[in-house]
Amino acid sequence: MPKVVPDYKKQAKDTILDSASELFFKGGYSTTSMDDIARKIGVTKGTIYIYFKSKEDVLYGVCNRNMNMLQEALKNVDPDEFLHMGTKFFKTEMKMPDHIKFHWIFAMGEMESNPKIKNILSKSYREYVMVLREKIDQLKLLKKISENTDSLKLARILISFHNGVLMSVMQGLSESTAVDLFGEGMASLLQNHYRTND
Amino acid sequence: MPKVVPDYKKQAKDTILDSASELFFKGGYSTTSMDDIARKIGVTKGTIYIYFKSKEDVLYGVCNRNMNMLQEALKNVDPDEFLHMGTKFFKTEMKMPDHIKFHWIFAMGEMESNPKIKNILSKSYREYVMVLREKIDQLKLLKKISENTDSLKLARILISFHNGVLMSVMQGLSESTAVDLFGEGMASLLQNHYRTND
Amino acid sequence: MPKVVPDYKKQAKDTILDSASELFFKGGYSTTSMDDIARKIGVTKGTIYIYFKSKEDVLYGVCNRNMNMLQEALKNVDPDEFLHMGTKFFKTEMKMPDHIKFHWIFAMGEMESNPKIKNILSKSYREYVMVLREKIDQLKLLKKISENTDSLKLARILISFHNGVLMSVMQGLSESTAVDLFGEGMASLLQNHYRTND
Amino acid sequence: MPKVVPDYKKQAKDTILDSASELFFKGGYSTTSMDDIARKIGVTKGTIYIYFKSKEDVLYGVCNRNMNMLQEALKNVDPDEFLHMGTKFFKTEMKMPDHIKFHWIFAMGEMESNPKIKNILSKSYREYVMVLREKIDQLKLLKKISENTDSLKLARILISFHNGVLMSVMQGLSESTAVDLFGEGMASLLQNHYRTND
DNA sequence: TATGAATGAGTTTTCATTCAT
DNA sequence: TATGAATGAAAACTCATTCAT
Repeated sequence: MPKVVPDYKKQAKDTILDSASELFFKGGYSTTSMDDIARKIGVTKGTIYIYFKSKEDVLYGVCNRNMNMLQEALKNVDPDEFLHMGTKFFKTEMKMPDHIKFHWIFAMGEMESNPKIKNILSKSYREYVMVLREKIDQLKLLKKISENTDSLKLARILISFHNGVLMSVMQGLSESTAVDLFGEGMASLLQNHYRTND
Repeated sequence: MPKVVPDYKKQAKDTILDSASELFFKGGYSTTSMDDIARKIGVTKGTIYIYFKSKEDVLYGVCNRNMNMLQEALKNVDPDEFLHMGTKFFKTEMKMPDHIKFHWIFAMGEMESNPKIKNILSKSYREYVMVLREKIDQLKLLKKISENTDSLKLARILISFHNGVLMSVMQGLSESTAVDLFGEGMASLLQNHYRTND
Repeated sequence: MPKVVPDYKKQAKDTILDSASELFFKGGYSTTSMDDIARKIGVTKGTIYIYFKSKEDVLYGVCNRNMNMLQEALKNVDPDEFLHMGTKFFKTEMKMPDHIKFHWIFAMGEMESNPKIKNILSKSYREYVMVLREKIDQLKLLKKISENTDSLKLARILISFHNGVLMSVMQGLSESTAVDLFGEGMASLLQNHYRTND
Repeated sequence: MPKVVPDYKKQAKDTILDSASELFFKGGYSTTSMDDIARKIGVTKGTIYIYFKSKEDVLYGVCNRNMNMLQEALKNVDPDEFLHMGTKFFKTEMKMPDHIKFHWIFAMGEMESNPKIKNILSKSYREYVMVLREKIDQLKLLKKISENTDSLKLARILISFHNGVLMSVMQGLSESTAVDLFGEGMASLLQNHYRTND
């Protein structure tokens, strides 16, 4: 790691989080040691303690960052193309590295034992719902979704389905089958909400 | 633990699995110690090693047993009432103890690092899909579901949605909202498959 | 183990010592568990405690018995044939099971840490020397060994050489080479003590 | 342990091996705990695991090092003085600390249960024989030992006797008696091989 | 006499964390 | 800023021993 980079500290932190994120996902939080995280990026344990005050702190960093990444990805979906989310968004998502794509699910294993993680996940879930809800509201304005639609409820339903399909993939469902499944499910869940152009 | 019980060994194992299941869920697998599991049922560590040859062995036992319990619960749903699953089955499920109800989700945290767990979960997932598919096929015979329905695909979609809603609950969604959500989602997902009695 | 045998107790003890002797030699004293010893003879741990009050007690039993067996074997050597011991006695000894033949050497590993074992071995060594010394004295009377021979010293020398060859076998020397070696060494060590028939 | 020593790591390892060597000899391998080894040199258990990856690894280190020390000692004997080895070499050897001098014998207790140890000892034995054989061959060239002597066989015989005497010492023979014994035995074993200067 | 369930003390091993350099 | 030696607390696992049956 070069030492004279502006924002060096932030970059260093990110390098560590990258390493940790991947290892936490592959090996689990408890099973991954500080040594592992350090070795993967060619530094020693001690170095990590310069940037994070504990292993748990690294975990929080990883969760927060990954949750934000997923949220950003959702935010960037063109609202106009939203109804085709089934084919496009999900496909793109499936290309992300496992440790980002499935991070959500993985982190749940730590939730019950760690209230702070529970908070991060809950907060993130609520935000995620809100982002999607806004998309739906935009579509209402664009007259593509019926005005009667309860956008909060629909957002929650879609997210549940989305996450459920991801779980199925983790449990062995092939990615192509998942894409197919997702498309059909989304269509069903949305059909009553499309606005018939009259 | 009384010693003059027929099938004593089986009962002892079950007692241990009960303890472990709850603790694994609450504290995570790695964080839970054999000491914890033992203390909870008033024995010492050594005793557990009489019935299980390692901590991992306990984990496999827990996973297998809980997966089977969930499967049995699904099998026992009256196919005739299946279409109301939304209201009935899910409500009942929500009454189960968290460490059974959410076990599925919890265990995923161990999946990536433990191939044996991955196998248990994958196998269990496939079986679960099959059980649901058979229910759907029965409904076809009863002329309640259209003959054109792809029962395998539908089973997968429903299970994904179901698990996704459970995830949302874990992430802080209230149980009552979840029940509401689940009902509406199921209705949408099934609506194209109902057979119109003509 | 049948229960109505006269001298049952002694036989039971012997069965246990047989098992222990073999396992101690093969796996070492510490590494062998009471369970191992019991399982080998088809009983359970608890049973051994009826006949021996501790694991150490079993060890003492094993050492004493094996030392006596070796001593008896030496006693039974025909003094007249003693000078050919090289060819006959050693060959016979090589046919004994390893855990008897090498017991002497094995037990040394426990000596330094266990004074009682040290006593057993030291006592046994002294007795062994005495048995051999008597043989030599008999040969003196038979005029086959010179009167000037220091029988105690010669006994010690011969035993040292004998044990040293056994060690070499343990260290990988083939048994046939060992027999050859032993024959030649004995001849050299005895040559000055033969009485020239004049 | 000062930290600014060149070759610090090697020295640290050696310190640990010293401690372990002595304790393994005195208390046996299995009975000696990592705690014991660490406490003796004023560090904690964990430290040892920085330098050795397991307890067995420490054992291999101890065996290898001690075997080499004994071999070096033999190598350094002046071949010209070899015939007086009885008085000189053995006396010097007797001054070495027990855990070096008797290491050979002690390690045999672990041999049967640990193939790696068996390899170390067997290899070491063969090398030891070779070192001695070369000494004998040198003496042949110096015309001090007869050309007819089978140097390999003689080497094996001498080593057997030597080790046997050490065993006797372990079994309680006094060191002075042992020195006397050794001298006389060596003389007998060598007498037919001296070259009469004619 | 024999069993086998239970214990608890002890052992190896791992690792987050600290700190002097 | 980075290192790596050292720690100490905790964890998995083993086993001699006891004891009720």
